[in-house]
Amino acid sequence: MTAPEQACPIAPVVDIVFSRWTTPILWTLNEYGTQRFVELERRIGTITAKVLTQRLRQLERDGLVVRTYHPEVPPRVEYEISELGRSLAPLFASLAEWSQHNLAKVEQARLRYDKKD
Amino acid sequence: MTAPEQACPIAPVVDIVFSRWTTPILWTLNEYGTQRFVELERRIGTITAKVLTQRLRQLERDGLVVRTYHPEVPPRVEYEISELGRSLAPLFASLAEWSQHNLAKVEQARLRYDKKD
DNA sequence: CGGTATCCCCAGCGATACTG
DNA sequence: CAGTATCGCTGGGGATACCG
Repeated sequence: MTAPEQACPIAPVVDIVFSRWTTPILWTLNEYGTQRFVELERRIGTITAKVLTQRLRQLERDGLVVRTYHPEVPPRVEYEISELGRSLAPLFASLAEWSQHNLAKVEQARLRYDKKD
Repeated sequence: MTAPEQACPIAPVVDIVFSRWTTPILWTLNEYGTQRFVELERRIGTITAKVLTQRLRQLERDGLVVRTYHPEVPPRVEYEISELGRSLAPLFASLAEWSQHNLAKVEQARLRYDKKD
């Protein structure tokens, strides 16, 4: 990372919360509750096991996700969103709302931009 | 892009608003108002001209930034945040607030995670 | 099941040089 | 000033195979 952290107070949090795949993971955990590895894998759909593992580890390290290992046979691992992770929910809701109101405008802007020139 | 758009309603907006360098650019334009290319370049600090151009074009296309070309000698180009771009301000403010309250917790979680094991 | 290990590939960025 | 053009590289992600 070459750090866009220069003139932007929210750069660190963007790195933590909005890096690749983290939003789908957090959203899914927040929406459907505690889930096993394969459930997450299936719900998110296009993610590979390797990358899902990497992102889950990162989220666990950052305290946004709690991983619980049950030493059974076969082994069972459960992931749930933490209190800290849940504190992002209103923010995600705001984003969803902005999306609902303004995504069409972005689409229109793109059409306008692509038409001319 | 392989699209994390599967199970996450906010994935599209994340792509538009939180892709690399877009937050520093939008933040700077929102904070310091209309600026020329070099001003942005200097304020953001570590970004290269090529990448700054790419991101500005993208933001212009998405309707978040307005580019005005003044055909003078030497040429003058001014960038300002659009109405649509400005509508993100409260969201950015919420992020800044979350940051202020919880970034330390993330840091602590990391220390805990790195200590054990 | 819930991963890790390995190889490979290419989009994206940096560096440099050039232009209207 | 405000870019574009070209080159070179690197690291993050995909595919595949394997393991406790």
